[in-house]
Amino acid sequence: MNQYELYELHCEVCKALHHPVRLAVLHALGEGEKSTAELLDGLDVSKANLSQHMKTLKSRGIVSARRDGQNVIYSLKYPKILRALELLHEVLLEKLADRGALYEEVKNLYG
Amino acid sequence: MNQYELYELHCEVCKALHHPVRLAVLHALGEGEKSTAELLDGLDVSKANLSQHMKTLKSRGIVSARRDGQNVIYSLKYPKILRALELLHEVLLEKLADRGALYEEVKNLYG
DNA sequence: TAACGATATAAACAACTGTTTATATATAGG
DNA sequence: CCTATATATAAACAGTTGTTTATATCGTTA
Repeated sequence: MNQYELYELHCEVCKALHHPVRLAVLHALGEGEKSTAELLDGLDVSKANLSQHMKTLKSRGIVSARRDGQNVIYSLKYPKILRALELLHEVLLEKLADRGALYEEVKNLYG
Repeated sequence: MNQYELYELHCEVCKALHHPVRLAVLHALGEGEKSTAELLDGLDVSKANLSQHMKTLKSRGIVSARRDGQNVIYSLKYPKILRALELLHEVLLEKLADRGALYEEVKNLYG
């Protein structure tokens, strides 16, 4: 396997993070395993749509699913992914702070 | 700003990670700032294509660019993003290990 | 300032991803 | 076994993203 193929695999993991609904799901699952219904509770999406996103997460091997009676219960397979999300969130906060600082600077220049 | 909008912003950061070429670029910039030519060296992409990817990274505010004579030199704006990538890479390795384990298991069952 | 080398942009097309609607499957309980 | 509820899938369409080719801009050097 060459370096680029490794990045392609790496990218497969990253693609799990590529949609706000999936980020919200991963975050929710950080609190512990949840059923579809419980996940739907905190989200403004249709069942079909959530199901598609869960399929994406399952097929990437990021979450696992088990059936409990009528319900399917999802859980994070690699909690470490949450630490990565935290770091990316910190990056976002730094970015927003920078933008804020820039905004203040511009305001002072022209205000 | 509501929770979902925050995830949308968060996702903007994640989208930077959504392509193997961009992952390779971020990794390369982890070694220090590099010119377009230096980045091209380690990659099998056209100049135009790299330029487009750099535009994506710039517009997301993940890298910064400065001109030095004829060259444009890129650097990571938030090195923390590399720590996130490392974690995601570890997740990938765990995933591959799991798959390997599963493969071994199946092989033992049927072999 | 003309010519060259480095980088960027535009436009067209292809490929991928997400959303929706409708339908299917699975389980529990009567 | 039939129905209701939970979840999943399929197919069609829309929107987004990536790649390529060709052209443009920027900065250096003669």
